[in-house]
Amino acid sequence: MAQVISISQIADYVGQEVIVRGWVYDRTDKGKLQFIQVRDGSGIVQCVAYKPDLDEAVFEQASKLTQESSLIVTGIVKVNEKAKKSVPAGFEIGLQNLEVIQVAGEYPITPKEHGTEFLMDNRHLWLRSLRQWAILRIRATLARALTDWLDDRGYLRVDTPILTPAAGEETTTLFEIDYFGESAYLAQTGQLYNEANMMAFGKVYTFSPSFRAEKSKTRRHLMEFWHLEPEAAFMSLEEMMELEEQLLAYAVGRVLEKHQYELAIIERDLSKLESIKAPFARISYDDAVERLKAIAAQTDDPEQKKLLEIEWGSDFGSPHETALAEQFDRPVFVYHYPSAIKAFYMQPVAGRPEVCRSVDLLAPEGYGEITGGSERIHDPALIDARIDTIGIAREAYAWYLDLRKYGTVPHAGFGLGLERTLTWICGLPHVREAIPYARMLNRKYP
RNA sequence: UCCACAGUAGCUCAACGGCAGAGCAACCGGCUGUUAACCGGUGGGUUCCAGGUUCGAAUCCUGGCUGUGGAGCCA
Repeated sequence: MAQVISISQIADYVGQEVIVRGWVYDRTDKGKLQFIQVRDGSGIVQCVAYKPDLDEAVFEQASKLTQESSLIVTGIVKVNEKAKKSVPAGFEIGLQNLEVIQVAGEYPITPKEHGTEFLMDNRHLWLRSLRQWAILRIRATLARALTDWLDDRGYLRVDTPILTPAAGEETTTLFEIDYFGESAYLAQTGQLYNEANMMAFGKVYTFSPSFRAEKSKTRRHLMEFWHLEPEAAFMSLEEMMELEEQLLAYAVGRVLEKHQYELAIIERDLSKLESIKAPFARISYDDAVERLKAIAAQTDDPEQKKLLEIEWGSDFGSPHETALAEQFDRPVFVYHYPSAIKAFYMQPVAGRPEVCRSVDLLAPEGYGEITGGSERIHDPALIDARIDTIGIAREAYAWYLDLRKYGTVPHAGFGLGLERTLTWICGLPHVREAIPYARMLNRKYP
């Protein structure tokens, strides 16, 4: 009796009769000869139906198959270098029998080109396409690699709430919802809760969606994104940078190791990933501003010159991030940003309170900021004063202030945007392809 | 929120003041090695919406809607 197999394992079954259950990815009809590409989620295999070798009814059924029809095929696995569309390539199945579950109706996503809006409207179907399949498989490995690395180093995953009573950072970017007649907000970060958890468990992280109601319409923004946020007691900014570079180098290495096939499907330049090794460069904000001024001075294009204008004290825009990152072949840390442009809980630099112990990591190739973090203020009086300065509702932060009353310690943490990191690793043109169902300014369907 | 561009067949686009078209998809037929197969045939339109200019508007004008790219802001 033939065995049901996963296409990904097909190499183990050459010469054997097997059963594959899945969907028609593509089909070519040559008259007495048909090529049917069948995918099962793990891969794609070309099934060959030759009329004289088959029961007439089976051949007839095969000739009526449409794109995405569901079916169960039985046949003999063969090696054939002409099976270029198979994933893994080079294997095909000589069709013997066929059970059609459904002949699918006219499928919207044809093998021809489509526009972004159309594909996003059909995202629930687009996921079946080879390129999207490859990207989301890499996403799963990336997420797994990041959490594995932290787990292996004693970081405890402690989940933080998504429904929260107050802002994590600033009030302007919150999704407000009705909570039995009171206001609640979707979490924009798990960070404040991480600080409480860190005091209980030492080294913690949270990995969950974060929500930003920002009216941003760029290739790097999502309203809902997956946020990995480690936080550790007694960790310094310098130790955190080492952690980040090792974490990312490991994750990129895992992707390279497991996904040669997928990276080839998305045509990623592997040399760009192979160079991602610790250590990454570290430059101060002061240095970064000087570098940007120098880059701007050397630029002939007046438009670019204007975009690159910068004064000490301003935050970087994406043209700045891109220009800085272009100077390096791997991500680059920028540390000690002005306190005024960073969150209220960031620790001032000793003797230089106008800058803080913060660090952002900028990805190469113009992919921008993929992590942001800092040492947190641990002095009770200072954090108290900061909460007053920014004028947020003090009662909502009573529990947070408690953390500084009962055994406060120096600590640090950062947040990593999974989709931005994946967009960079995969070399994608837009973050919307890095998440199964992107939530964007103009899109919440499907 | 600002700037730029776009919206025509299921999809990708052409026609740019004078009969609304092509390729793909669908359907019918042909073909034994296809790789976005190929060849022949058939069907398919509220030209985003509302107003205006004109003998005549997909085309020009005004307003709106939707989307795309970029900026700001951020991971």
